[in-house]
Amino acid sequence: MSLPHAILTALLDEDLTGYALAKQFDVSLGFFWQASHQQIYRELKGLHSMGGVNVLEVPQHGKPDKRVYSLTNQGRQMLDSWITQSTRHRGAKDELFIKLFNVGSVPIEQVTEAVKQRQIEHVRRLELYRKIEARNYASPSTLPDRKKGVYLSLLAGIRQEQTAVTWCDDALNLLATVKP
Amino acid sequence: MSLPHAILTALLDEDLTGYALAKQFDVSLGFFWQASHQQIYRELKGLHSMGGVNVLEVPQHGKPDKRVYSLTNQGRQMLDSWITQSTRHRGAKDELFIKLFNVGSVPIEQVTEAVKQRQIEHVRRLELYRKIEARNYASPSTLPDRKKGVYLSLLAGIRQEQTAVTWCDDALNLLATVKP
DNA sequence: GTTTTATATGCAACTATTTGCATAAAAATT
DNA sequence: AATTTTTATGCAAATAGTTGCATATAAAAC
Repeated sequence: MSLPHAILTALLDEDLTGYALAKQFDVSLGFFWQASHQQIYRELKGLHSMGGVNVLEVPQHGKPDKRVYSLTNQGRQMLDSWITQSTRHRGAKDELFIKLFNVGSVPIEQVTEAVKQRQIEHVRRLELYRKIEARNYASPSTLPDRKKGVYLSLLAGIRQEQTAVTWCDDALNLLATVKP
Repeated sequence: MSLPHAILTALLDEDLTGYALAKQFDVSLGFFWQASHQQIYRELKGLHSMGGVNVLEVPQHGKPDKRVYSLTNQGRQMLDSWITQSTRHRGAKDELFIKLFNVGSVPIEQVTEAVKQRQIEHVRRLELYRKIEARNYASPSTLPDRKKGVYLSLLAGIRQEQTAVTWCDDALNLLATVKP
């Protein structure tokens, strides 16, 4: 039940088309809640029929008409009341740990390889997050209120990735002691 | 596509009923991949028709017959070939961060409350993990190969929770500076 | 000049997951 | 004695998410 609210949240700052929303979801908000463009188009339709968003149809030459969505007062209220509802924490689902539970029963190289691959991902994301931090949040003490939440999300991302990278190192060290 | 493999993994060490599997998933493996009993019963049926598991029907007086599942050689092979496949990392979906993106547009107390609640969860899980660590993994240097992967998973859990608890502290401090 | 990337939308089918319900009895608790 | 928890299984419906396809053009890269 969060995707509609994620979309409404993205519309807080600016009006967007479905396409632009999908782009947004690939960065920023999407670090914590990703969605495909198909999902987004579907939800936008739903939100529109529920009065949470307005549509402005912008005809274009050749290309399909652009549909620019904006937040309504009702949409704002939907966000407000959603925020007060309890946050449910869907436990992380992570295949890698299932694979780790197989250590001792399957060839160890494959598991090691999976951890190495994972570490590369974490390093990459960490670098990206740090770049965003350096560019937009160089002095967190002087942040306007409106940006504090976004900054905290980024901070969470940075620390999670840092923790994961370090863990991968330790995991690789211990896995190196497993006899094949 | 991981639930069947999570089930096969759980059956590596012992034969289990669907009910017992669901229990297992509430601890240990379930820290990283949880599933409802409905899902498990359905998958077990699928795995059986695919030859990955055997069933032993144990009649019981009164209660429904117990169906004890065990891993077949084919099931073992399914695990083996799955391990070599690339691990896909479905990015964490976390409502809390969407809520944080709303800071500045919604009442701040609600967001603070959500972070506090989250911190309690993390503290609780951290305590649980540490208890398991103290009980089963007191001396990680002398661990048999078979247990190293499980230990590493636990270690990942501990560090993730520790990171999260610290982040919650920092987040609450910064959120306290947001004007209502 | 051709290919790729970006813009822009969307349906249909499939897979996965959650929620609500239903049954049934033993064991433990109040 | 009555209630709750644990054991044990499962269907049906709803919600959520993924994958594959389809269309159409402009701009940039090769």
